[in-house]
Amino acid sequence: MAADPNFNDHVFEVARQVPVGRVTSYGAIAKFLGVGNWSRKVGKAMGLVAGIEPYVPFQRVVNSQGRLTGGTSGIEHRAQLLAEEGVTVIGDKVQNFKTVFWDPVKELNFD
DNA sequence: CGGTTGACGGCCG
DNA sequence: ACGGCCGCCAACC
Repeated sequence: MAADPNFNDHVFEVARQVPVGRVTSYGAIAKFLGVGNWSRKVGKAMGLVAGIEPYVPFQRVVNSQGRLTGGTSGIEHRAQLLAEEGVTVIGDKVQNFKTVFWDPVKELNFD
């Protein structure tokens, strides 16, 4: 399956469904979209979120370790945004990740 | 809990 | 077409 132009949009849409004070992982989103091994592509997609609308809470999307990735750029920014939402982040890692983790596959339902 | 290793798949030069 | 590079993940130590 090659690069689906709609894939990014799906990623963004799922990211928007993440409740405040919660986070999800690249793999969880990829899995939800039915492409569990495209997790990297999800990460790439998040890199394009800057400036698009509606706003995509990319700060709520981390890796499976609850770690904010993307080099060192913007991590502090994301950490602060999460902190304001009630998610404690120390350094580049989400504290109590297991509790704040939000899995779209299990918790996201369609109206 | 943190650091490392192996593997999968797509992407860029 | 080819080789090297990832904003990953799971398993291991």
